[in-house]
Amino acid sequence: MGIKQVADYAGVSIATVSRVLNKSANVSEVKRKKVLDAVKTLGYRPNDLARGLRNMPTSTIGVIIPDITNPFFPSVIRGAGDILHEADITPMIYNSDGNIDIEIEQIKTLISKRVDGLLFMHSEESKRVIDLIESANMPVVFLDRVEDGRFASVKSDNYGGMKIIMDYAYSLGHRDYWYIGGESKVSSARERLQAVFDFERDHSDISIKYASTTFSYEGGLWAFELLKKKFSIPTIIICGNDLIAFGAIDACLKNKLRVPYDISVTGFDDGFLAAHYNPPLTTVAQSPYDLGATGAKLLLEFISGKRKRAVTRVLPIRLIIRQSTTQL
Amino acid sequence: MGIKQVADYAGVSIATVSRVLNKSANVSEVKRKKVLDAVKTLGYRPNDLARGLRNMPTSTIGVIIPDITNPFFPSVIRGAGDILHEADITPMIYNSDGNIDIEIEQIKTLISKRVDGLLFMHSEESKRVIDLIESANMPVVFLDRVEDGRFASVKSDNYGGMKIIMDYAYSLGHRDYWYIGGESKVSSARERLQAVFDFERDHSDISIKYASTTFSYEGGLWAFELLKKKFSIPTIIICGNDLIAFGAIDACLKNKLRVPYDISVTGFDDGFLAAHYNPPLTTVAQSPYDLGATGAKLLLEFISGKRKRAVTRVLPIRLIIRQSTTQL
DNA sequence: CTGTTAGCGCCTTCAT
DNA sequence: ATGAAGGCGCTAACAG
Repeated sequence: MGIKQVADYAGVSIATVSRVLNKSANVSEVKRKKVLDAVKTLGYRPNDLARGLRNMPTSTIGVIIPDITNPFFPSVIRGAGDILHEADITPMIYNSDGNIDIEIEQIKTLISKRVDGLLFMHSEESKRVIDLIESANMPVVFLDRVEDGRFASVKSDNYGGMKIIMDYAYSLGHRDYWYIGGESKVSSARERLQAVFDFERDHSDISIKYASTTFSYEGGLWAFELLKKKFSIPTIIICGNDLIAFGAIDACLKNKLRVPYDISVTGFDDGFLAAHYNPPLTTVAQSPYDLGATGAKLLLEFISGKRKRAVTRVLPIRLIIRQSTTQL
Repeated sequence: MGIKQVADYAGVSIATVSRVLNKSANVSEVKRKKVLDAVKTLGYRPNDLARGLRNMPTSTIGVIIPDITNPFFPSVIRGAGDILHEADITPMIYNSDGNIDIEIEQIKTLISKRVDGLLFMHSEESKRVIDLIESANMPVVFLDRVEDGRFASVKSDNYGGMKIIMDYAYSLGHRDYWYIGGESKVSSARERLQAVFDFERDHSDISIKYASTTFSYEGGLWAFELLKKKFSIPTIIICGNDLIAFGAIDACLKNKLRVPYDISVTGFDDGFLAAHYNPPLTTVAQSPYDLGATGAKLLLEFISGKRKRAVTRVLPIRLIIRQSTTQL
């Protein structure tokens, strides 16, 4: 059931139907009405696939994230989704689990579906994915994890955020730190880590022990036990994100360490849970919603051709002081 | 750049290319190799849109949920996504915000995109959406909110879950209840409410005051204040889901009521937060992941034609006792 | 085993 | 203002 049937029913040519549907040219009011009537009574819906065939935009974009189940991402998706919705564009969301082979499969699928663009929270730098994207000539904006200057990207001020946390911890009197970061193949993890390194370099009176893990609750649990085997318990644990911090907090509890009386813990993200965890988490707030929305806006500019050159947008963050940290 | 170029480059006909790509017929090993080579060096990707044009499956389905930002849904999406991924099907996810007009818009879009099916967590019963779905002849399975016997659906045992909670509260000695439920246009909310009604009917020694709100943190906050204005504080607040319970707990705190010493609170869902809230929440565990996965499997059966008749699957739940409730 | 050909539904010149 | 016709990339039916 297509434009042909509508044309027959309305007693006009398919070209006329197309014209009224797309308002692409003037059509006499009489025929316009007939067509609209036919559309309604026949319950006709245009076939986007046929449109897309003619090298038109498909009004779809791909979104690749590690895992929708991680509470950081739904807000990113929502932020992007709200902007895309206004532009009548449908996102296709893929979970890569941070696996680059899966990402590549997904990008190939996306190319086959001829999406108009890609919002990409990628797992690691890789020439393979870059080549793939470039060969498909597909507009991309990287989210949260910056690839390099050649591509557009949006990220939070990871470096600045971690610096603020470290300064705050120092001001509380802490000198003995553990740092549990995310996997260093992720650029946001690297930036946060760099801030800690720089802080260590600039302060001769402190000690920091490092561990890196996945950005997950289990990661926090695991890293705590790892560090405990090798080092003495610090006065504060700085974590690469909230999830790790939750894991660290629970690991502390299991080890009979009360947070914050015996030990302080900090996070990074300020998701919904942070304010309600036990204890409420001192952390740094970034806005995943804005991350997604800003990324989507940028992508739309590329798709429409309004923008050609790559840019990097850095979103501000702010310190949120709660009860998981205390003065020493 | 399409199958034609590949054919030219490989020195064969387009039909041969199609055949090797789809393994739809035997092709001599020599030509097969040539084609595969051409595909690789040209970086060719098949155009799914052209495939879909020929009334083939598009390998996409629609998923409509209220709001990805609500922590219950990401797991549903993930469960469905994992199953769909195995079948090489891409979900297109839409947030309806529980607004039926938006849902209808989204279904229309989905029809235009010729998706193979729909996973639908709808906001309310409506003839308009039913007609739309039937006119498009699109396989649907309803998630969590059951439409009626004509359609396939998957849901948790809402009635049984709420009954278990009520029984437990009663066994703790509670006789004075508030019930804060979700909006009754949602069938899962109605089922839970019905369990409470039946419980009230079967116990002459109890008192229950009712309020209904959205399934949200703010809803819990708001409903508490509403009930407080009209009734005295109960010994326990039964909530329609975890989010409402969190709101209720925080409302209690604002009113200088300590949970569970002064008042008990229960939830429904057992999301990640439930175990870590302050205090940890007594609730009923359902598995959103299984909900999504079961729904996706069912939908796949309909799409493949293996199943024709509608079914309703009810997923088991279980009581999780934590520290937000106490013996009276 | 392989090539040719007819559409799938739509938009877009090109005539009229 | 309108209609006829070509072609987007692909699959399947038909012919060899």
